[in-house]
Order: sequence, then structure tokens, then C-alpha cells
Amino acid sequence: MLSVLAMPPPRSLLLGDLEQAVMDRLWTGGPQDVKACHLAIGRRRKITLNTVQSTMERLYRKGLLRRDKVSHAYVYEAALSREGYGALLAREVVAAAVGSAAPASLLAAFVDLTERAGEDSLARMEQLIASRRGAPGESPP
Amino acid sequence: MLSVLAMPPPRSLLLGDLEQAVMDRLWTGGPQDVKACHLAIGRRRKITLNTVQSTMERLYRKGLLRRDKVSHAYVYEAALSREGYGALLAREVVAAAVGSAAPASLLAAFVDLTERAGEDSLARMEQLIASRRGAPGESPP
DNA sequence: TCGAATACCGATTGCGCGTCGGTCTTTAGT
DNA sequence: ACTAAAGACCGACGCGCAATCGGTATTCGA
Repeated sequence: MLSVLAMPPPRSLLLGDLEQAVMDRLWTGGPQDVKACHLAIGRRRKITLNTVQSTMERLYRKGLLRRDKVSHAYVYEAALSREGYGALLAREVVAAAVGSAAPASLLAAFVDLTERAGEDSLARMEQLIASRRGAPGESPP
Repeated sequence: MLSVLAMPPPRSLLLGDLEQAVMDRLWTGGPQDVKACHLAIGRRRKITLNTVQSTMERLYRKGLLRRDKVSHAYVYEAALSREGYGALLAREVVAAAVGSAAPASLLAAFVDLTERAGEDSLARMEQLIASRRGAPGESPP
């Protein structure tokens, strides 16, 4: 299956609770198999290993996870970094929200958000913008 | 019912196709009743006025629409501007995506997006940031 | 008052996620 | 090589929500 980038619907990118938990686990804990994942997140949820398995399977089919058979067990790995995933979502959100209106307020909101997320984020953002304004934009289809 | 801002789940902010279409209609066409909305978007979809009615009702219950009874028919109006809605969504997305990791790449992605959305958006963003860096941040919970 | 325009009340269908139980397959240890 | 445990795969169920209607109850307006 190709990467998520080639996947059609914006809607399918939205994750459920368990799915999100699994992704978080893989993002912070690195590649691991179902058992490990279950140990980490399935314990307090009191859910079967099977449940985790199904979820990871679905995530895999969605293209959000990559897997590698080691011996007879799969080791799963996030196909996108947390930031990459965030970027995809952002893309969707921006596209959906902007519509045909002026994105000014949206930008304002984002800046606001970023600000809350940390003071220096703002500075970093400024830097980013500055560097972008000079560089030629490359848009990989 | 209080505003959407007081509503619990991030998930409920996600709209279906018809719902989105209705919101778009109200955002671009201003306040209108079910009939008008149906005329505008229900025609090509070959759906009953009833369907549109139900959808607008649900949107109303969610707090995304406000209504005002004129004679015996309701006139609906978006409770949030398109940008406001986008901001809400962005909030969710950022919160969900950022997790506990460094938001740097996410920022980069957003800047990238903004860039694609128009050259001057970047300038506007810079301005925004600049103004924010001086002003005291007010965080309404 | 009577009729048309609307609102309101279920009911149905389809879909995605969470959750399993049961079974088939593969690997590893003796 | 044989067998038992580990794990993958299959199919099913319940739930919640969006889309979609048909039917019925209201309520203005002529």
C-alpha cells in the first residue's frame, strides 16, 4: 500500500481513541510489536491483545503504520512522524476551513495557539517565515 | 444551549458532507431558512427538504447554528464564522497532533501551507507574530 | 376556517471504531 | 520430526452518528 499521501479521503485521517493511543505509543516508544503495545496501553484499558491487534491492523491498512515481519511476529512502526501526521491534518483543516474566505483569522488563531504552546515557538516561527520568504517553493505532488 | 466553545468533545466538531455543505451555504449566503438552503444545495443532491431540515436541526443542537423564528419558519444562521470554526478545528488538531513533542515541524508545515495559500499571507503572518510578541497574552479558559 | 407551509417524530440504512472469540499458521524447543 | 505455544487472520457484535425519509402535528395567512 502506498503512503498516506496518496490516500483519498480527509475523513479517514481522523483517529479514534485507541488508534490515537497506538500512534502515540509508536511515536514515543519506537517500533514495537503488538504484544508490547498491548502491554503499554492495553493494560489500563483492560482490553484484549486481539483488540490492539485489530486496531494496529486497521492502522496498517490505512497506511499509517508500516510493518516488518520478524520471525513470525510483526513489528509495527509509524509511517509518518507525529509532525508529519500533524501536517497532514493541518492541511485538511486549512483546506476545509479556509474555503474561499480570507485565512487571516485562521492564521491569527494558529499564531495564538502556537504562542500558548511556548514563547520561543513564536520566535522560531518568525525565523521560519523569514527563511521561506527568500527560498523558492518546491511542491512535491 | 451554550456556545460550541463550551461543548465537550473534539469529535463532534467534525462535520459530515451535508453538514459541511449547509455550513458553507450559511457562511457564504448568510442567514436563511430551510427552504432556501434546500433550494441551494438539496437540488443537485436530489434530497428531500426533510433531510436538510434534519441536518440543520442537528447542527443547531450541536450549537453550530443559531435560529430565529420568523412567522412560523426558522431562519438559521451560523453561530461561528468560518474562520472561528477553523480556529476551533485548528485548536483540536494542534492539541491532538502536538502531543508532547516539539511543535517545530508542525509549525513548519503550517507555514508551508500558508505559503501555498498565498504569498502575502506570509507577510500578514509575520505582522501578526510581531504584534503578538509585544502584547500581553490573554488566555480565556 | 381551511389549506399549505413547516416543524417535529420516529425509523432505517450505512459506516467506522472498539471489542472479542475462534481458528489457521508459523516458529521454536525437545 | 512433532508438538505446543505464540501470533496472525477472519468474522461478528454493539454503539454512535450522519444521511435519508415518511408520516403527523402545528401554525400562519388568505
